[in-house]
Amino acid sequence: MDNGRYDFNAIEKKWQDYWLSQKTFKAPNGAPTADTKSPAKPDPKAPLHLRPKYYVLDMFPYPSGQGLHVGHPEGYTASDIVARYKRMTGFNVLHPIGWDAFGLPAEQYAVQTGTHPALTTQKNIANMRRQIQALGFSYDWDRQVDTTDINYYKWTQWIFLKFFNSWFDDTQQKARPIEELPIPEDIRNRGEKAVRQYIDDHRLAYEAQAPVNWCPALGTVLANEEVVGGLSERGGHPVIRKPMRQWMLRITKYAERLLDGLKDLDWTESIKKLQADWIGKSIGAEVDFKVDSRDDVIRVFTTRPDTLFGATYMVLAPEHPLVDALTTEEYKQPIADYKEQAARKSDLDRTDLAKDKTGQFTGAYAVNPVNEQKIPIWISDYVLISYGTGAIMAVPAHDERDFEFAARFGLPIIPVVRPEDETLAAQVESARACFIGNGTAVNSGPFNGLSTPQFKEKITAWLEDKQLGKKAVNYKLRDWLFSRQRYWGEPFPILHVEDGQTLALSEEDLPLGLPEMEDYKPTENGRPPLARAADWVSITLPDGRKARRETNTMPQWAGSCWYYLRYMDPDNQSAAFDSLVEKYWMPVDLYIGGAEHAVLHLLYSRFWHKLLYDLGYVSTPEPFRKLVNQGMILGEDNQKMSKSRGNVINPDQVIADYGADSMRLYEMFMGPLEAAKPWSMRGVEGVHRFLNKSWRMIVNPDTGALQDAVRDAKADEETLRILHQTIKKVTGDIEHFAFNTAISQMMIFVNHLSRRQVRPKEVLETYVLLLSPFAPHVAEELWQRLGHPQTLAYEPWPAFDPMLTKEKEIELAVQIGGKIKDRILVSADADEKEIEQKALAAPKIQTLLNGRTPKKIIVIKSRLVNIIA
RNA sequence: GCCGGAGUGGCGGAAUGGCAGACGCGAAGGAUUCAAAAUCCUUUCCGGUUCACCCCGGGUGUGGGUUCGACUCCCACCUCCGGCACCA
Repeated sequence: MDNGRYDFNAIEKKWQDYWLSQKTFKAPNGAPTADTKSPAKPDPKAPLHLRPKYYVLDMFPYPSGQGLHVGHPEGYTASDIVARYKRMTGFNVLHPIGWDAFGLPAEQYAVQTGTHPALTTQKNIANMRRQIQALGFSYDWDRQVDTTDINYYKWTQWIFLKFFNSWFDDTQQKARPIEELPIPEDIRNRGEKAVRQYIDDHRLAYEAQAPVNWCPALGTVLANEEVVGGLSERGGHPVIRKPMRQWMLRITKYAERLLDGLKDLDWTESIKKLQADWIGKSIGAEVDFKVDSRDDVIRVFTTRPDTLFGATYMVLAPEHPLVDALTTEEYKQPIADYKEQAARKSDLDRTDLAKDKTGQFTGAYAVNPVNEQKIPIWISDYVLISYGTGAIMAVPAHDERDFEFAARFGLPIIPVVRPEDETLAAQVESARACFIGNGTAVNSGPFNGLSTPQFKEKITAWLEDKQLGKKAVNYKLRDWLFSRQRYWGEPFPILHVEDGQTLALSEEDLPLGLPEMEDYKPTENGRPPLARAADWVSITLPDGRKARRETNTMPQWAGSCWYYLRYMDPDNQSAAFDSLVEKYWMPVDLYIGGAEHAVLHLLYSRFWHKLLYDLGYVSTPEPFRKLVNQGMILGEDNQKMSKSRGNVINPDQVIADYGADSMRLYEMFMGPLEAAKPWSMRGVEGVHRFLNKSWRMIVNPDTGALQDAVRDAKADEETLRILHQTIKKVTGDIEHFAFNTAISQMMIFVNHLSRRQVRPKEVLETYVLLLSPFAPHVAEELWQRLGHPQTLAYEPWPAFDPMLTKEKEIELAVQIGGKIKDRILVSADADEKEIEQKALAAPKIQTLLNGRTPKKIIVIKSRLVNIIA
């Protein structure tokens, strides 16, 4: 910085060093008092720990070898602007960052090279931290968390133990410690083993032998959420169904609360809907169908009990437990063949809608409870064992899938709902069309004539009365498959004792660290890599029994489910976080991240949070009050950035060429935060020119001293007005995340003041404060050159005077019949009468009206006048 | 197929019932310069008349509607992007 030009590289280095060494953004923990939880008025002069809190959270990144891409700084800049703004308005701001550092790439690299994943991970973290620090975000670096740090995952394991040692009380709708689980008398009478089994069956973390999504290419199982169209979300490899012993988390118990909790969240409706659809609540009835000439009963779930009279056959999932018992001798072989075929099918095959429906008759019949009709029982893979009861009543006239199936196998179609539309009604009547909407009941005995909703209510009551069925609710949400066959993840604090008992480590035994390994591949017989660590796996208990450690590890989601809690108290050795500290900081006031986590991470986090809430560890029922999703940044060719397209923008290069402030400012100026938008290097140059102009407005580029125009002078009226308009606009736009228009307004301000030969120092200082959340480095430097030795990070945010934002005289458009014909100048406080008279007196209006009297005159103050002739 | 979101100059976008195109990019012309870069000034939705000032008409994916007035609200359709996909 030898001369006065805008030397962004030197300025940015200087202030980044200053912020780090001064710990400018260190946020002290406060106490949860009335003042800090619901402040009457934040005080920008109060000591930080006595101020009201504001928690701004970024979705922490996976430290990949590729480093940062331009998408990261978008969300991070937006949250940083809010964090800096909130600090200046008097809040104690918690703004942390960390590393979601377990994950497959480091492990795959380890398999290939033998390098320990921890080494790769730490190297990548160091690089990404350098990149993130080069952008000047106001993180409190003393609060960094790293999910692979044993001091962190100790507590991830601790939370897992909470799941393991809890059950869900359906009547109270909350989790409770497993010790409080009531054991039924008959179970207790059957002995200790039965009791143990009963307890294990109620834990919120449990083991199950279940068909899972196995991905041979990745060598691991995947959660339902990680399988997209039968392919793995990561890499797009085929996924097959395979029965395996796996750890599950009982998220389904929380379905209702996860759905209900969405109501009060300040999230976009589209994200809430995505989660609600994923939870997939449907209300209907369970109905029992007796099997003809047998004692068995098949229970089905239906959302349309009003169509019971139209049920002409039943379908069971091939895996349904009654299938073998029901099947008549004659059909044993074809049923066995069909089951075999269905079991072999991959998810991709099973969900392929294009294919024809398949199925097989069992030879057995059921009795329709409403009319005693005998209907055939089939099996088909279009009925899923994992939803509802694994069996359906088929109503081909009013369900498209049943209609298709009936058509293919020549099963009868009986219409029982008559649609409003006559043409459609005729088609439904003659079984040529399927109608799934609401209508009027027909062919339904005593219920004929009822509307669909009325019928539903009546028949449900009728079924309950006759004890043939009852109202029921089902969810699409499935339990969360929580184990992976990998090395680089949190080990489960679980022991399998030789006598078959599953034992959890006690809290005092945590953390359970990962063993050192030489070979990170799965074993030859397909067991997880940890099975190779013989010394680690085998253990003798104090009572002499031998046991084996669980060799699966937790999925990557585990660490990210609760990291926002650890930030509050990252160095706590005796607890995951202190309870008072939690009460001070929670909930997260603003959470910014990509929409790709709409279902997975956000649903899992909410689930964990609710468990911790039930057990009394956290004080809020929901973790994230407001959620904002940044849009994707596309390449200059308007395509998704990818190496193969060669359109990837490297943030390091942009920072080197234009500076971090320009990078930040450009990413905010591109367009609305939530929108997808293409990169433009010309655009970066544009905002860079603006920063340069801001610099030259204040600093003489030849001497480095302040410009001669910078004086201790009173601002003229116009300058004052534009300044106050700018304060108003920038403040409001930050509150509404409209950063692009805030920047436009600052450009208007600079365009105005740069032309002035007198630039009052006070006005410039206010401007620098407004600019500072967006371009903090140059703002700090200008602030210093304007004579302030301290950082501006805690300066009070400028206030505007509404009176000063108003123009004295306004130009109004005068329309005739909605078309602009002339303009008039009126004073800002002119009343309607006055405006009307002025408008009518305007010369062109006079000519056009030509003496006619207007029918109506509409005056919109400060906007326009519309004359209806 | 179903559910979201979006369609505005050459480009990114602004305006959520009241003067369409703020701000930026690009382009054109001019000033400065020996020259260039940088900077500054002017013009820049389309068409017509014509740029000396003007003036006239059209215009926000398409077609209809509501309204004194529609980019904005309603109906139908088209296109693009994202999500879900046999959940009974």
